Formats: sequence, structure tokens, C-alpha cells
Amino acid sequence: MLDLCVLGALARGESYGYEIAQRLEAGGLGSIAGGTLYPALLRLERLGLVVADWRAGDGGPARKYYRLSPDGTTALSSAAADWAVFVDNVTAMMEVP
Amino acid sequence: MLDLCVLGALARGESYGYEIAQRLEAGGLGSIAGGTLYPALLRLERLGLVVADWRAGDGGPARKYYRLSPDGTTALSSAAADWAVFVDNVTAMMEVP
DNA sequence: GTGACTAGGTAGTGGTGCTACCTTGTCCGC
DNA sequence: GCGGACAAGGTAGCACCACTACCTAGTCAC
Repeated sequence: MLDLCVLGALARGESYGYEIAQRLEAGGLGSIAGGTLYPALLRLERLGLVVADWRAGDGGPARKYYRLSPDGTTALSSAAADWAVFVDNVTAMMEVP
Repeated sequence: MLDLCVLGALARGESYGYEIAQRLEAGGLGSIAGGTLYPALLRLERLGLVVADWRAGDGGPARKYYRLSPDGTTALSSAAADWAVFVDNVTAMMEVP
């Protein structure tokens, strides 16, 4: 769930962890703590869905920039389709007719 | 997540575990195994969101019929509202603009 | 030089859903 | 009349995931 939102946030352009958290919060998903976000980013990196490289910080510590890999892009669009179906089913189940 | 779907299934009328699983499967949520469903029902019962009573089986073992408690009804409608907001946010996050 | 802020990471925990397995009851086919 | 299929409920253990708490390191302002 969180992983897919992170992929979606990265679909808006490459970014680093701290800024991804801000994108997610701006998207209404609440504040995602570092201890939640960074393990998710490491998972996605190990799965090959995102690729990362370190860059010097702009007034602050170095940043690790993440961007979608081709696998990540296809995983995101396939997950988005699955998500739409799942949402339709769950919403129908939760609404009392 | 599953708990809310179970509440939704019970909002269609009181039922027992085996039939709830069939309602969920008919709703497109896939086949929910007993080892998944029954712990969820026990959770909901301990939380007071559903109430249950045993009745003699109709050609088969006894059945435990569950129905929504007043707390369960309010929990379901409040969860459905939260779910709608959450879905909107996640869907927006996962769709690449 | 101390604190605030940015940035990333690890350790441990709790909840949740899964598989696997068990028990009881009825009915059907051989 | 016995074994298997099926209905119905339950428990045990495992794996994953998100969370809290904590740690490290860099820069800047006071």
C-alpha cells in the first residue's frame, strides 16, 4: 500500500526521501515518519523498482535521489489497475444497499 | 481492511462464517479461507461490533450466526467515510498526471 | 558551541492475513 | 456400513508491514 504510493510519488519526478514524505503528506496520506518511509524505499530498491544515487546536499547532508526504473513504471501502472478493481469491490461491499 | 468488508457483508443481514466467506467471494474479494475469516470474526466479536449466537445446523454442524451490533453499524458507516477519503487520496497519488 | 533542522538509517514491536492443521456433523457412493 | 466429500468452526505458527523509538551526520543561526 505505502510502497505503491511511494512509486506514485516518484512518478511525478525523481526525488529524495524527505521530499517524498512531504509529497505523500501533501497528498493527504498523513505524515509518514522516516522509520516508515526509508524501509519502504529500501524494499523498492532491492526489488529493482526504483534506482537511487547519492548527491551532495544543498545546504545540509547528502541526499539519496530515487527514480522509477522501467520495472517500477510497469509495476505502478499494473498495481494502479489492480487497485481500481479492488477499490470498486471493497466500496461496494462496505456500502449498505 | 478485511474486518470492514466483513462488517459490510453483515450489513446485508445476519449470517454465519461460511456464508460470509461466500458473500465476500461473490463481492470480488477472492476466496477467504477459514483461518483468515474466523479470527477476524472473533476480533469483531471481542470488540463488540458484532454479536453472535449458535443455532442448530440445517443438515450439517451447528452454525454461529453473526449480526451487526449498534456499535458495529456506526463503526461501519464511519469507516466507510474514512475509506472513501483514503481511496481518493491514494488513487490520486497512484495516477500519474 | 548548542540547539534546530535536514537527511538517512536501524531495532524492536504489534497487528493482520496467510497456510496448515484439527474437530464435528451430515450425506452419498461403493 | 464404511470411506470420502462437503459444511462449519476453530487454533497455531509464520511472514510481512507499518509504526515508534532511537541513532548518526551535516549545516546554519544564535
